[in-house]
Amino acid sequence: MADQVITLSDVAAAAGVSLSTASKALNGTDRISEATREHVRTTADRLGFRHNALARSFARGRSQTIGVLTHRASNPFTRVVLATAATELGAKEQAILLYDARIGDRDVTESILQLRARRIDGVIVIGTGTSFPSPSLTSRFDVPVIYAFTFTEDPDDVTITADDQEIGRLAIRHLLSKGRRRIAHITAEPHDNAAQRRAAGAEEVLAEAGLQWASPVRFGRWREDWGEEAVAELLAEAPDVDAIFCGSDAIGRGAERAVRASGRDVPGDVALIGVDNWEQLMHDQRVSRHLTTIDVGLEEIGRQVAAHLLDPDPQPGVRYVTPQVVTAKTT
Amino acid sequence: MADQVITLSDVAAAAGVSLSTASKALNGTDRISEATREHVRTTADRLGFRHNALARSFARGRSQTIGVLTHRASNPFTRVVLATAATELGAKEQAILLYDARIGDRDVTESILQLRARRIDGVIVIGTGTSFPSPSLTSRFDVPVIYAFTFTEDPDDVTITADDQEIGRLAIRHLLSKGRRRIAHITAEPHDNAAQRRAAGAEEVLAEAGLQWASPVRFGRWREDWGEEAVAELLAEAPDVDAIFCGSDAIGRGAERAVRASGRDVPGDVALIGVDNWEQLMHDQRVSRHLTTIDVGLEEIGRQVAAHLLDPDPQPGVRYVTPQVVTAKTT
DNA sequence: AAAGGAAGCGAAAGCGGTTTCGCAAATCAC
DNA sequence: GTGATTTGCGAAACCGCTTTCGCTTCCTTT
Repeated sequence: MADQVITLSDVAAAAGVSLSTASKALNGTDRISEATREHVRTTADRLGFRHNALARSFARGRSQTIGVLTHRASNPFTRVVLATAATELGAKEQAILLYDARIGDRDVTESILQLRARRIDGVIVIGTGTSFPSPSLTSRFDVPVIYAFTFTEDPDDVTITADDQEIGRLAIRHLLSKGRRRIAHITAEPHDNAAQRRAAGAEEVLAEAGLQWASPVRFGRWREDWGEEAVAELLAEAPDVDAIFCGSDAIGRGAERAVRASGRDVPGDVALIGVDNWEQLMHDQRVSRHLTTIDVGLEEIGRQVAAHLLDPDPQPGVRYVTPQVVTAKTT
Repeated sequence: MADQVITLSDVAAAAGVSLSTASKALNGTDRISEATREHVRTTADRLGFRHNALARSFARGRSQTIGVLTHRASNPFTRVVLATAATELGAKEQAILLYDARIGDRDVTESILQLRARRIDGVIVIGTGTSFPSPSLTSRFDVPVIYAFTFTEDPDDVTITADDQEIGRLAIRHLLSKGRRRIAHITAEPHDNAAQRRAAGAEEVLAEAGLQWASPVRFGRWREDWGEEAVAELLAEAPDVDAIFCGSDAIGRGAERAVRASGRDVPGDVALIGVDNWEQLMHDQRVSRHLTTIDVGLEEIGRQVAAHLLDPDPQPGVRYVTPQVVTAKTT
C-alpha cells in the first residue's frame, strides 16, 4: 500500500507556484488571487494531496491532541464520559492522550510536564462524580482545562458535571406524580457528595409537598446487596411505604428483589426509581426498560466537554447537565 | 505557568556541546563518550529540559498516535475495550485518535486517508463482538492493524477477541459441577455469531456429559424482557429444569425475575448463569456479586491490543482471550 | 613506525510545512 | 501622468529535533 505520499511541494510544482503560495492558497491565509487559489486547490485535489498533519501541527505548535487525566479510567462512569468525548473530539481530528492515575506511576506533576512537552491543545480532567473535589490544575497549563463529572475548589474553573440535586428533585417529583406519598430513600455513603446532594434535592421537593420521608434516609453503599438489605429493614420498620427512591440502579435492583420477596408487587404496592440509567449504559440500543431511573447525562457531559474544549473561550464556572427521567416498569 | 520553555539547543549551549551531540547524548544513539553523555544529561536535568514531543515525533515520522476505528463507540463493550486500550497506550505515551462510524460522515476510505496523513503508528479496529466480520483494512495501512472484539475475513490479520465457544463450555461445566443436569439455554438472535458459538460450545460439553438440553435452545434478543418472557415459556414446557444458561447478564436478570415469580428459588430450584460480568462492568470495585456470570475478558482484550500494537512484529492470526467464571449467588 | 580502524564530535541537511518580509506589478488618487 | 497604495507572489527564515556524513584523534596491529 505504499502509494507515494504526495507533499505540498509536489502540489506547488504541479501547479507551477512556489511552496509558500501553495501553502497560503490551501490555508486561505494571506492575499492570494482567487484564480491562483482555485488552481492550487484543484491540482491538490487532482493529485490527492493531504496535509501531513504531523508536520503541520508541528509548524503551528499545536498537536491536535487533548490530554485526559483520570483518577480511574476503568470506572464505568468515567468510561462513558471518556468514550463520548473521544468520539466527539475524533470527529474534529483531535486525538486524546490518556493518563490514568491508577496505571501510571508518574505523579501529577510529571504528567503535566509530559503533556505540556507534547504541546497538547487542551486538558480534560474526569472525576468519578461522587466524592472529592479535584485539585485545580488550570493554572498549571497554558491551554484550556475542563473538569468533567467532578468539581474543583476554584469556582472559576470550567466544570461540567451532573446535577445531583436536580436528580433528587426529579425522582421525588416523578414519584409524587404517580400518586405516591409514603416515600423512602436508600442511598450510599453519607459522606458521598452525590448521595448527599441527591438526598437534599429529594427532601426539598418532599418538603414543598408538605411531606416527610416515610422512614429516615438509609445511607449505606453503592451496591446491589445494600439495596436488598436496606429494603428488608425498611419494610420491617415502615411496612406501608409505597415508593422507594434508590440512590443508584444497582441499589434499585437489590431493592426490587427484596420488595418482591416480601410478597409485594412492583410497582403495584411499591414503586421504585433508581439513578444511572444502567440499562442504557449497558446496552445502548433502544431496549425496553425495566427499572425506572434517572439518566444523569454522562454522554451529554462528554459532548459538552468536547464542545467547550473546541470553543475559543468557554465561560468559567460550573455547568450542570440536566438529568432526565427514564420511565419504565417499576413506577 | 509561563516558565520559559527550554529547548535542546539551550541544553547544548549550556553544556558546551553541539546541538547534534546533545541530541545523541540524550537519545543514547550514536557513539558518544560516557562522560559527555553524562554531562549533557545532568545539564539537561539542571535546566529542566523536556523534549518537544511534537517536533520530535515529527522528525522521526511517528506521531505517537494510534488510530481507532469503531463501528459504534457508544456500545458499552466497545467502550470497555477502548478505555482499557487507551489507558495502556497512554502509559506508553501513545495518544489515540478515534473515528466512530456512527458519528463521522466520512466513509472508511476517507478515514484511512486521514489517519495515514496523520502518520499514525498503528490502528485498532474495535468491533461489537457479536455478528458480522469486519472488513480487512490491514493492507490499506503501512502500519500495524489490530482487530479487537471482532474477526475478519483474512486469517492473517492480527485479531484479539472473545472465546465464545469456550464461554459456552465454561457455563455448562460450571452448572454440571454444581450438580445440575436438566439445563436449558436462552440466548439472542439465531444469526448472531456470539450467540451461535456460545450455544455450540455449550452443546459440546453437554454432549460429552451424555446430556441434552432440557428444552430446545430459545433464541431471541439480547434483552432483559426476552429473558423474562422466555423463562415463562420454558417453565411451562419443562417445569423440572434445574439450570438455565443465559446468553447474557441482561437475559439472566429477566430470567431470574421470572423464575422467582414462578415461586421457584434461585439457586435452590433453578441455577442461573449469565455472560458479560455486567456488575463489574458497571462497578469496577470489588462488589459482592449477585448473578453468577462469565467474564468474557474485555479488559484483557484491551490490554492485549495495546501490547500487540507496541510489539514490533506481532504474530498474525486470531488470539482468543480466555473467559472466566465469576461465581456469585445464583448457582 | 606506518597503516588501518574505531571513537567522538560537529556541520549541515532534512523533515514538511507556516509565516515574515520584500519586491514587482497593478490599481488608485488627484 | 506621477506618486502612493494595494495586491499577488516567491525567497528565505524558521519550528526543534534527528540523522548522515565527514573530519579529527586516539588506539591497535604488525
